[in-house]
Amino acid sequence: MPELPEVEVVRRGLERWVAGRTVDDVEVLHPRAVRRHLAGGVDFAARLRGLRFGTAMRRGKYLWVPLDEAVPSDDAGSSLLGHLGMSGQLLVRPAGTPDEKHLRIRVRFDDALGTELRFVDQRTFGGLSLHDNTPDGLPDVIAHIARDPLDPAFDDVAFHTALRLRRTTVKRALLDQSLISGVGNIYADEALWRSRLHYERPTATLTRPGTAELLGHIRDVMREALDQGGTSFDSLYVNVNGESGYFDRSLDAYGREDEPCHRCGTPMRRRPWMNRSSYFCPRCQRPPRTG
DNA sequence: TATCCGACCTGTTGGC
DNA sequence: TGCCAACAGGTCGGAT
Repeated sequence: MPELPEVEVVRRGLERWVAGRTVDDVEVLHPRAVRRHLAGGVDFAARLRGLRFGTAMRRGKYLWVPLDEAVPSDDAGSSLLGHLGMSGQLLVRPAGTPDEKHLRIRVRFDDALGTELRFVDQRTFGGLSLHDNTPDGLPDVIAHIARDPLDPAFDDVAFHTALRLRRTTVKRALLDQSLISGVGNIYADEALWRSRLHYERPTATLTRPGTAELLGHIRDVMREALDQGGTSFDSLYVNVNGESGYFDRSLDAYGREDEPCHRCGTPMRRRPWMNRSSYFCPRCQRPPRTG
């Protein structure tokens, strides 16, 4: 499941293997893969032809590649924006390699490197689209996405203040991409377990040291996953394994229902939560008092 | 305005 | 064996 560390591995792959290359041709094989490009697949392909890829950027789980126009203009330019959703992969493959079963978009380049960029996505929650940039160089449709905790400009104090003002619970807040980006269900559960916080803890009750500790654990778990995701990278494979990350072996909470807590040995529990699951230790992560 | 929650999508798994 | 329901979960937009 691509979360921030996996997306960062993909970004590094794009930076290395497609930056500076010019698009020759684009095939859109599934309309849902370009649904966020409101003008449709034909327009998407036509607009991309002839543009040169810049250096891939990332915020949270969004990736984008700034596009160099043939005729430079005064505005902030445009970008190819991508989101991997739950099962998306961006692959750099030798042209002629048999198509993947769930190949959705193919981008050919006008050089002699012999490779093409493929967007493969089983569940089609992800997609690619073209957007104008804000003056900050961000695709306009993701201007509302908060910085992620690995961004040097992430403001810990402002995050704590925002949490205190919210009338919600801590896991909901962690998954709210306008507060903090890049955290998904897996790393939220991991960071909460490390922080000994129950997922339904009201954000208004978090202390400043408590928020600092939580942020520290989020960063630790992401960096550890990034270190392991990075090891799988090779020249033609620009993604991680979407089905079972290498970080699986290191998980303390996610997916460990009925298994002993790595801290106290109490069987871990799973609770349905927001159409998904929350995993926690009933002893280390006490539910908040109600009433 | 802030918050909540269902829909979207498809392959896998488990129960009957 | 075959069928069906449940499950996985990031994001959006409608509902409250």
